Amino acid sequence: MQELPKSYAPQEVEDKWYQVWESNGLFHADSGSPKKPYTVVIPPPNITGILTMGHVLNNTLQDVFVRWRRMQGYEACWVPGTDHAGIATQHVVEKSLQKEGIARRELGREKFVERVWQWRELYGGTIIKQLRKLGTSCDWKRERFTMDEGLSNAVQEVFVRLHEKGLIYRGKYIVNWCPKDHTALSDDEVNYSDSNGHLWYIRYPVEGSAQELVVATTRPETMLGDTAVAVNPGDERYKELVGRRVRLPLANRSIPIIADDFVDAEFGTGAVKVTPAHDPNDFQIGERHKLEKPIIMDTSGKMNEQVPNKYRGLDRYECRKEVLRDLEREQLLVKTVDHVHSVGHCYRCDTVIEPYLSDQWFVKMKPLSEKALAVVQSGEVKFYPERWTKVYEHWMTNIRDWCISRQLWWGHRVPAWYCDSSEHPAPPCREPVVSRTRPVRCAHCGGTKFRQDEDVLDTWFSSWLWPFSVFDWPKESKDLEYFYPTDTLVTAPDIIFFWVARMIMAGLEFRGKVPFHDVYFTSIIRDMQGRKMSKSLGNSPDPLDVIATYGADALRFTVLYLAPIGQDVLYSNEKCEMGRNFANKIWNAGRFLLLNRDALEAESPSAFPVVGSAPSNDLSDKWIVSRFNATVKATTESLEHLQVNEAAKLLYEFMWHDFCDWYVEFAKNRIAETPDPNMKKAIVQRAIRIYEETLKLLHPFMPFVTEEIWQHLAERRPGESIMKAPWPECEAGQLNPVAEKEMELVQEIVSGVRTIRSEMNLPPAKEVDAIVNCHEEGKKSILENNRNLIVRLARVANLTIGTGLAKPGYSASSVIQGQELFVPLKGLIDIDVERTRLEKEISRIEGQLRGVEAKLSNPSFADKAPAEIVEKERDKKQNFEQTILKLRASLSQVQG
RNA sequence: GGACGCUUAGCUCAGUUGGUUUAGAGCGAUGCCCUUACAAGGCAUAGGUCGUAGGUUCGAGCCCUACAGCGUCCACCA
Repeated sequence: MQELPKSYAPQEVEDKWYQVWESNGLFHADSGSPKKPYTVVIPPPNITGILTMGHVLNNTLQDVFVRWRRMQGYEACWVPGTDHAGIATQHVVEKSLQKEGIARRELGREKFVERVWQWRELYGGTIIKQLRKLGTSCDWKRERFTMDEGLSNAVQEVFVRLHEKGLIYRGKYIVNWCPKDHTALSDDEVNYSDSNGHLWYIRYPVEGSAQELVVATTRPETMLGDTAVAVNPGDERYKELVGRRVRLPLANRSIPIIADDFVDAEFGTGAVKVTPAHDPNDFQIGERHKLEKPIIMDTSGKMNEQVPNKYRGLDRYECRKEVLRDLEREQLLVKTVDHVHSVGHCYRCDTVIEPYLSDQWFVKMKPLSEKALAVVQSGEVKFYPERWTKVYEHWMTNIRDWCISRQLWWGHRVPAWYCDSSEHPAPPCREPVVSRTRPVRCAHCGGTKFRQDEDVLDTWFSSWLWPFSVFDWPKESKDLEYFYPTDTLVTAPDIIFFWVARMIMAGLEFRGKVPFHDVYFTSIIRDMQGRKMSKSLGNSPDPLDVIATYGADALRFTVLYLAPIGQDVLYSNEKCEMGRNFANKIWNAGRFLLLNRDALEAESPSAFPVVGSAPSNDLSDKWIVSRFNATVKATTESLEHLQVNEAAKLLYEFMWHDFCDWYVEFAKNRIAETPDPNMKKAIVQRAIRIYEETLKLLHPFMPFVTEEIWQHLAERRPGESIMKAPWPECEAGQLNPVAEKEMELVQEIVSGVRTIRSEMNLPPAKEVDAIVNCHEEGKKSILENNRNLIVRLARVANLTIGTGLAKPGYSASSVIQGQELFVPLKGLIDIDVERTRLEKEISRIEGQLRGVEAKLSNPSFADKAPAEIVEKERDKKQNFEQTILKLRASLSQVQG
């Protein structure tokens, strides 16, 4: 066998294995399988997206779950795909067209949408390609896109069904309007931020008197759309004005003074101008008081024909200036004060949103939300971490109707048609006809000309169907039956309302079953200063660079190790050194074992023995088998509780510190000590067995390096992969607390000698003698049985183990588990150093002794604490006392 | 204004239902080693009154209360 390189080179193996996996169909799941399914649907990334650290964490977690379950024997299916991302994509394509000097509106709808599809062909798969670099084991044959024919059918079907049930309606509502993107935004798509504005106090003269009413506003231009002034009904100042009218300045209209509870008498002047078409609260007031709702701006935020001539065509901010100038001229502006208030911005383009009255499509949410709330409260759908359930509950109980129409061109077009027969402009024909297909004949007028609704649907209106639409719903397919409901959803907590809640509602409404059982909310990855990663800050590392530098496994392992459920993670590329070093450690352990096996193979012709899962009689074997089984148990349990970082830590600890630091070192010694080549082979073979099993445990975390070495460990059939190796199971019978305890003593003695050597400044190569004076027969025989291990690992020339042994002169000493360790160092010992060392040790243990004594002398401790605990404390006390005695004795005869 | 979270070693963080003597890890620091798997490594050492103040308990990093600092989400802002 050819020798492995000295260090692991991920670049040379990653692409190779990914291709093998994919071309052998190892990612593919089949609904005809007799196995139990395990299903995950990817949160579909936007086609405009590129891979970020957030995706890395999210998708690596999914891959861990999927690879683990696959190894456990499930028919594991991970459905990948992308989201058409309405506004985001339209923006990107619009921008690229701008570079060619083409405007979207000039191009026209049909041509533009064509161009978007072309763009998607070229660039829409970027993030999918990048995901492969990470090693994700997605079932690529099932890749879906939210605008695929099948998924579009699902969207249309859902729209029609909800409309038939009366859950979709068309209404005039105040929506968040982006004057730049020309679209309505859902409440969640608006970002509010504080901004420094002003509060302007404006005089409104009361009709038929010299009185005036002063109102305060942050948006004076909207006064042109005022249809009332409102005061609090309990406000004494204005009591007799209610019911009278004011003259609206500039517009020169007469509007009423009304009383409404919404008004806060404390704020401003206690009198509010009411602009029902341009403020959500004013809209509510307008509804209550049956006010006119004149719209005074066009869709670009420019003043329209509803305002006096001189303002028409002005942008809302230019108009504000004009209005203020005019008010000032007419001496109607009382004062201007600075005022900080929060202003909504478009989440795409950051333009200040305009509350705008318009015709939109809505989904009634209340009927859908009740069941969806119940399944989370009952635990049928579990959130990790659990605290998000509260956030969910709050939102679901205060849910508002969902505005689903968007004034875009890229997306699923609303399946509603309007009769467009010009000869029959009768009112009933204005009502939209919602239908799966274009209507043929108008039921009212018999006309045959129809015009489809111009709007498209919110992107989330396709995403909320994702867990079943990817399995061809509304067709009742075998796949749908087998793979739905899915099992684990891994997503970010900031889309809990956008997506998670709505998927639960859709799953229950259209499938009668929850869409998934566990929801894992990922951490947010931040930079080392705790800032969110963003393009504008330039603090988001490119995962592909990281993979090129450190390797995909290193990146995966590091991110998993750093991210407990639901905590933010401060990340920098350098942290990947940890993962890289670990991959290299795994690599080199394998390299060592293979070098030894090859050497033994060359040395003697006999075959290697077959070893089972049981250990030999050797303590180190019993110990590592016990530790291995404990690790299998703990790792599996951690994964079952979705504690991936805990699992990663357990494996890191076992592989590095138990297996490499101790077991391999023991094995070296045992190989050297054993003359019989067959025994040597058995030792190596046992080590390889444990190593191979550990590789399986590591595979979901670090798929590439584990596959590469696994392939070297034995002759594999073509297409055979560690991916399909069975997940190790804990053999409870191999857990061996006695062996672990015994090994602990051996390890502590070895460390004891090393500590003395180090503190006495002796180079590791310098051999020393050691004497262990035992006070317990059991411990003596353990040490006797393992003297070779101690001799080798502690680099001891002559090891004496016995009872009643005297401390030689000029020796360093320590007490380990009640046994005395002496290291004679005549001519090498620094008496002062040794004395200080012992004194320090004594005072440390004296401190502990005092703690235990304080506990025991407390009468209520003995009374109330369980007997078992009290007994433990007594033992501790005794051990401390004896250790101190022994150390004192050593101290008094440092020089002999 | 409402809800939730965080505060543990120089840095980044574990610590899963309160009870092993000494509160752990990684990075960093210090000392000795290129000991034929790995210097991306080995061995050892130093470093913490667990945010502050109370309380519950025989016993608190963990439970309760208040406070401080940081952060997230929601609502409102004429």
